[in-house]
Amino acid sequence: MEKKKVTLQDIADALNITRSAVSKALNNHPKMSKKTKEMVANMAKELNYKPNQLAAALRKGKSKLIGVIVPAANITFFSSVIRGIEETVNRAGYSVILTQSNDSVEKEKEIIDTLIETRVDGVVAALGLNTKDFTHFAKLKEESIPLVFFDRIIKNFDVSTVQIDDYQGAYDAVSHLIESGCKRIAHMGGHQHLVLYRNRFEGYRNALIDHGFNYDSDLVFFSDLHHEDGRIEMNKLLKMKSIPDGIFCSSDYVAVGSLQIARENDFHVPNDIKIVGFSNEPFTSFLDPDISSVDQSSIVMGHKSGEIILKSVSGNESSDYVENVILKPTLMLRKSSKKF
Amino acid sequence: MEKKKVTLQDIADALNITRSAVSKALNNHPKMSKKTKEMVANMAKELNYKPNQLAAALRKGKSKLIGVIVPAANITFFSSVIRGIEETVNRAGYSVILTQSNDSVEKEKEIIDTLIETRVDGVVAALGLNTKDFTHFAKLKEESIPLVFFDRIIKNFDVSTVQIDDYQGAYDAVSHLIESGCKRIAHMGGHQHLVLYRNRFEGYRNALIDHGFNYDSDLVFFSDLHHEDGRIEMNKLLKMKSIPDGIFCSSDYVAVGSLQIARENDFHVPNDIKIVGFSNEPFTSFLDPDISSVDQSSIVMGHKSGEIILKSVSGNESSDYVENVILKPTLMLRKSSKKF
DNA sequence: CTGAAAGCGCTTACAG
DNA sequence: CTGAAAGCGCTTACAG
Repeated sequence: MEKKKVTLQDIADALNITRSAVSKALNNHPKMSKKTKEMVANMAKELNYKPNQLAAALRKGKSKLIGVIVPAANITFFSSVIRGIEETVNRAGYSVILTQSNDSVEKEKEIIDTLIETRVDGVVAALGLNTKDFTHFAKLKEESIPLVFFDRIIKNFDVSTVQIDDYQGAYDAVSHLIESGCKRIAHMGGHQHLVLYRNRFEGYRNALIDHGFNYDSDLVFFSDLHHEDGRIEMNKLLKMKSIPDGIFCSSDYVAVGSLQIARENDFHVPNDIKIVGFSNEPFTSFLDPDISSVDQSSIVMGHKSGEIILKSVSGNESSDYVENVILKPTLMLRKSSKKF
Repeated sequence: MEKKKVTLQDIADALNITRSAVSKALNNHPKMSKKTKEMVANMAKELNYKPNQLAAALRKGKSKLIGVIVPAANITFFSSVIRGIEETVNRAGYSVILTQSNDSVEKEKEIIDTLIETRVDGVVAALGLNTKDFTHFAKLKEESIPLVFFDRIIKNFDVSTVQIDDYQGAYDAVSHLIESGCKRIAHMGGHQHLVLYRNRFEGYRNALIDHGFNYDSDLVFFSDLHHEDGRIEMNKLLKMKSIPDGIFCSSDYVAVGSLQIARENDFHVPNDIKIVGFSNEPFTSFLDPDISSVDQSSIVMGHKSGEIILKSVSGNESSDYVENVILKPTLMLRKSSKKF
């Protein structure tokens, strides 16, 4: 059962040539004759040869491995980006090593050490919620390992990034609420040290101001953006003297939380209160009313991140190649924000 | 910028000992003095040494890599299992290589070749929808690479498996519908060559029979279980002379599809028709009415799969260690199946 | 308790 | 067009 692994040497022996010749033939080296290449290819097949990529990686200094770091693999947005990254780099012969930080800075540090030790050729990462500095990411730079950040990005760090235009997405969402007749629009936002949430907040505020409304900080909440946060914040809004007639949420989870509380208190969505979420999670279209949401084309974000990391590791570009991509968001209109 | 990588030799040189001594010290070899170990550890830290796992893997014949194969990483169920697997194997010092088959047998074959070439120590896989034979998985056996199947399982293949008791989950769900007053219960099931869907179907049928109902094949549909399939099948059900008053769905996606069509045709759920889904996707609790569903504890499934693959690769167990785990499903009761 | 030597399976200048 | 030789960075019997 436990067979000896077939190596280059075995093919060489069977063909009475050297293993360097076999290696070159298999790698389609230009200076090898067609005949030898065919001969070698056939014998490799016959012996069921599987090249040991570990050995090749060690020798070449290229592992064909891309490390991916996300806070949690089972959040729809991240799993979609992961899907996109894997699809793209796989097509170029790279494999993905998937890791999860659980939003812990400590875990992020450990992961980065492990990825360095595994000698990944590049890293694609979304920062954890609590990651406020990035000295641990600087290690990758020291080791000349290219890095791409997506979604959660910190400013002033010279690195490739892929994000959507959060400001524009928020601005469009709030403008839409205003056009649908809302006069008093609340915002359920995320923590402001993360650029994307700050941008969404600013899109919200500037849309209000540009349309002649006052910005009222009493209508603004910042949280972890969990489903439960939406319920808590909506309860606060419904207790106000002057209840808002529109809510722009930086997450679909708080959007559904606020929808539920509205319903439980006999407020009609969209007639009494209109709601727009962010991320266009699949479930937003399953709800009744279905929830308008800003699509952030997560799979495209994965593809783009994959493309950039491939460029960075390919050697065609210099090792400190940097590209910053901002994708356009799309507002998906559904019943929850319908004008009556 | 592009610094030379620090190797064992560099530490050895700095300390005037051999690199074998350094290797042993770092690996906590019993026959090394404490003093040397400390000395080496300090110097390793000082020089910022990162062991090259590729080299160690090549030498030891163990890569500390686990391959994971899923049809798509961005399906909630799979991403949760992935999360569980990664958590478990990571704790034991293993990394996960994530791959996606897109339900294509061809792609599965390619992936298996790649995983073998990357010399993963073990593989955890969910079969693609169209995978009806497993000769390509037999390759792993030939290479003595342990394998664990989860969720989608084919019978009569001597391999470790982790699944939930689909029969029981379906039986419980249908019994509950009967107890809630349903007299005519339909089934939206999955393709029957996959054991899990056959088991759910049989749980459905036997629950009917055990409660004194007739099994009526007109009320049973098999499909890919997409959201759209639920809509299509519900439309058929609503056109019947005698419309069912209960539906047991083998997926939450078809459950939500049927809920929507019911609503669009002014049928009340649960008063006119009761619905139970399968998988307990998070969105089932967001809907109105929220949908009862059979929870298949996907993260636990990931943990269990991770534990088994760890046992199989650890060397404590023989390389053909096989364990078959069946997890208990839990019926989550919500409004969609409430007795009035 | 420590060192010298061989080798894991590849690739790649270099020489012919 | 092909071969001989060295080396990627580790670990591990073996010897002392």
